[in-house]
Amino acid sequence: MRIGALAKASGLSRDTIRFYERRGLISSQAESGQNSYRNYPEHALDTLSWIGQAQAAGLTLEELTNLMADIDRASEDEAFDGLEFLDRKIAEVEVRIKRSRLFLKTLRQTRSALERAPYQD
Amino acid sequence: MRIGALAKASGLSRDTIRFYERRGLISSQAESGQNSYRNYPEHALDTLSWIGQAQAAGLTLEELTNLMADIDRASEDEAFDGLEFLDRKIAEVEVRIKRSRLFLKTLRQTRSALERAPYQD
DNA sequence: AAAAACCATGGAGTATAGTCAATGGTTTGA
DNA sequence: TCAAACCATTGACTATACTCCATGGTTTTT
Repeated sequence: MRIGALAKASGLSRDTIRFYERRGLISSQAESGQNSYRNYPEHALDTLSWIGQAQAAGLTLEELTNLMADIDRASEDEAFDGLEFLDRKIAEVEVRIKRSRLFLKTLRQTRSALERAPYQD
Repeated sequence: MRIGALAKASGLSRDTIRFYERRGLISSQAESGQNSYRNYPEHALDTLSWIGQAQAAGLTLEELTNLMADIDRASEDEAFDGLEFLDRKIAEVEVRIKRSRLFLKTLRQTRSALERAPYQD
């Protein structure tokens, strides 16, 4: 899959994809032939979607890079302890979701207040 | 309440609070006397906490400014329709929470996979 | 085979949200 | 009273995450 197709499928721009690749978040192999076109495997789409979820959850790209490295290392390496970092991130995301829900609640209350009494005098 | 106390109570820096004030997100009245110290009402703390929730939910400060303006206008102004914007934000936050939860789920699955099989050979 | 569409790299530019430093005035407490 | 602690403003600086542009090569389409 070339970058244009991946961009279209993911809804991201080519520049963003290249940017992610420079940051090590996704990878491509060079196309066979003498061009220098990137070629992405199908699962790159899942990775991009996962990155999107991570960003919605408030992780920075750097944190995500570390997380991915930890996960990779843990599955190759024996006895690698990436659990601490993972636990910390889990806790942070939980907090963020809680806060978001509080905010959402306020938003909904505001909405019904506005809706119910737009002409109170 | 002076800025130092508010900073301490909110966990934000003075600079951040002044920055928010410049952006119109909170306001203070000048202290009586001839100094130029800011004086914040008690509810400034709630406002700051709300801003934090909004940020956790992914809103930018500009969106937050608009939202606040809409809410104010709607309660003063008769017949002001800020509902559209509000509805859009509600929908966006809902999506973001959903994505965050998906991410969290993956994180938890990863965690138990790492935990369960660190020495699989 | 020529045009249109696509791809690459490198580097500059943008937006958001702070953060810091310099300089100087005001309060407070020992 | 006088040093420490606090406050103000201005403006520069930083980090993150893109985004755009220039230039030039490759593929695809007509």
